[in-house]
Amino acid sequence: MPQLNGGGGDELGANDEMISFKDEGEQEDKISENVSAERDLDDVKSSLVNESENNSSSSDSEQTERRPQPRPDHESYEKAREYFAEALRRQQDGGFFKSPHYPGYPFLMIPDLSSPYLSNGALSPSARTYLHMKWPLLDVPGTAALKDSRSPTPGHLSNKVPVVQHAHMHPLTPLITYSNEHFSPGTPPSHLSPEILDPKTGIPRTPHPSELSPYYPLSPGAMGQIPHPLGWLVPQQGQHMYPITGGFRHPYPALAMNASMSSLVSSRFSPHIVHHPHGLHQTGIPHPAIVSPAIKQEPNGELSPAAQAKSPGPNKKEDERKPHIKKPLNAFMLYMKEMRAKVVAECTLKESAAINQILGRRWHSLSREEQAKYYELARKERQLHSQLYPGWSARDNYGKRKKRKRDNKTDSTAEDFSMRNKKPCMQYLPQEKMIDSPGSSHGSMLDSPATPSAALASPAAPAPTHSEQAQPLSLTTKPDRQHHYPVLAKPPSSSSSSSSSSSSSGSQLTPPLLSRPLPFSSLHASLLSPPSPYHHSHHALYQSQPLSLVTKSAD
DNA sequence: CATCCTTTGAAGCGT
DNA sequence: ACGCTTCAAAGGATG
Repeated sequence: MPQLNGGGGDELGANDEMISFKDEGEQEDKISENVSAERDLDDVKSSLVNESENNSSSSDSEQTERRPQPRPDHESYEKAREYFAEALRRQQDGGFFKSPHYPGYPFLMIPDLSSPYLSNGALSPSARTYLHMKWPLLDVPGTAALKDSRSPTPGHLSNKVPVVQHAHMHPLTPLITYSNEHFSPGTPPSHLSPEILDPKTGIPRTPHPSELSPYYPLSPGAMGQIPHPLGWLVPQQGQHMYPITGGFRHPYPALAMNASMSSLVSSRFSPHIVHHPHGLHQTGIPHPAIVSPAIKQEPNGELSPAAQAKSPGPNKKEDERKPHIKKPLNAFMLYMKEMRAKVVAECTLKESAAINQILGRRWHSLSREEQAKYYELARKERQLHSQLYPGWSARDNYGKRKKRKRDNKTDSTAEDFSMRNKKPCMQYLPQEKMIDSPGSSHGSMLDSPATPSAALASPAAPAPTHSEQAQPLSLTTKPDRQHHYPVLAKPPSSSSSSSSSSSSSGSQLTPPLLSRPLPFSSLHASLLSPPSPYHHSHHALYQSQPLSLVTKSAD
């Protein structure tokens, strides 16, 4: 498997890990992300965050941390900001990070639930997953925050990061709220109401914390009642759900738990959805994956008859009756959820397609460790999903969507492209690339590292200078999308992939070109490409068509 | 209103 | 085993 260089270690300790992370952070913050984008916003952000961060953050870090908040207009943001600031303050004070400064980004730690190691449920510091938030205001992964890691656990478990967290503070807490979409301070969305209706009876019931899945936003009430933050974490033998937010003390609990807050948490999962599928997991945790029609309708129209559950009426098909259970999110999807807000915040772009391109690039630029976090989370999610819905299979959703993308490949002609794609933004890209660090070739090689520890092995490699940078980016959309992943998934051996990658690769991406013109105007380089691109096999594709703006080329 | 677009990854399905 | 297809999220754009 992927060798993570670091190898090893479980035992490694925190020290190592920390360091490494720290390094990353530093690098990143210096380099990558901020590069230009921030500047614009700098002012803004500085004002925003300024207060909070004063403590230790070094100048460098400041940049990253203070990301300009693009959208000051929202009140919620402001409030959030405040909280955030405070949170930062606390973190620092609390010594959230051992190292004096975490430069650019504070990592959020999430309890690593799944890790086999912790059977007792105690969250060990080491077992946490970090989400790094460069920009506080974004959508924070909710899960992260929460955990209160009071339990002193030995660090033997995973090497992730030994961060010392103080019980009193929840680093993320404040952060969490930020998702504007879902949440607004002061007035929690109705769906967040504390009580969940029992599908059958219709009677509101308050879920026990233990019942909640990370995906579910905790209701304020529930939160308050949570006895121990970690208590619910360990549902069953080792199977943990994602951490929700355990001991939140935030004044606005609702915020804390907001779905969006957690990257991990999928917004789609909402409490009301809860209905117990026949197969409700022993844990009794309703999984967010179930989509309730009321809340969210799938474009396809498949709704979940969850409602039906309540009021069983004559439904067309039995099948439909069943709630539509969505596929568990994969690592990238989790990442997207988490990062999307950030990206959106930084640039004016709103089109998801464009954002996704950016995110795709950023994904590749993530260090292995970082990706590993997501792989791990994804794995857990799948695991949880399978537990919750034992009989479910992806096949169930097959064909439900009406939309079918026709194969793109061929159909689009040059003409199309010309019309649609092309968005400027590219210029920025190249710069970003300059920095990167992945020593290893592809980050994704670790498909899902069996153990977290593995993933973490070594922080990114430092050296940015690679040929990669040199190359111009070119990727628009890949000619053919589908199958790229194999490489990742199966990490050949350690670096075999490098073959492809190294030279070419991936790095060169061109700016994202969408088939349709997106307004990239505001896109910042930083967004696009992060530090170091990992090259994956598919990327190779990109190379093939360097300049093409085209989106799908046909084969 | 429905679908497209776009990304990566997982899983299904077909050969 | 291999390759292709579908779906997952998201939201503006398009038909």
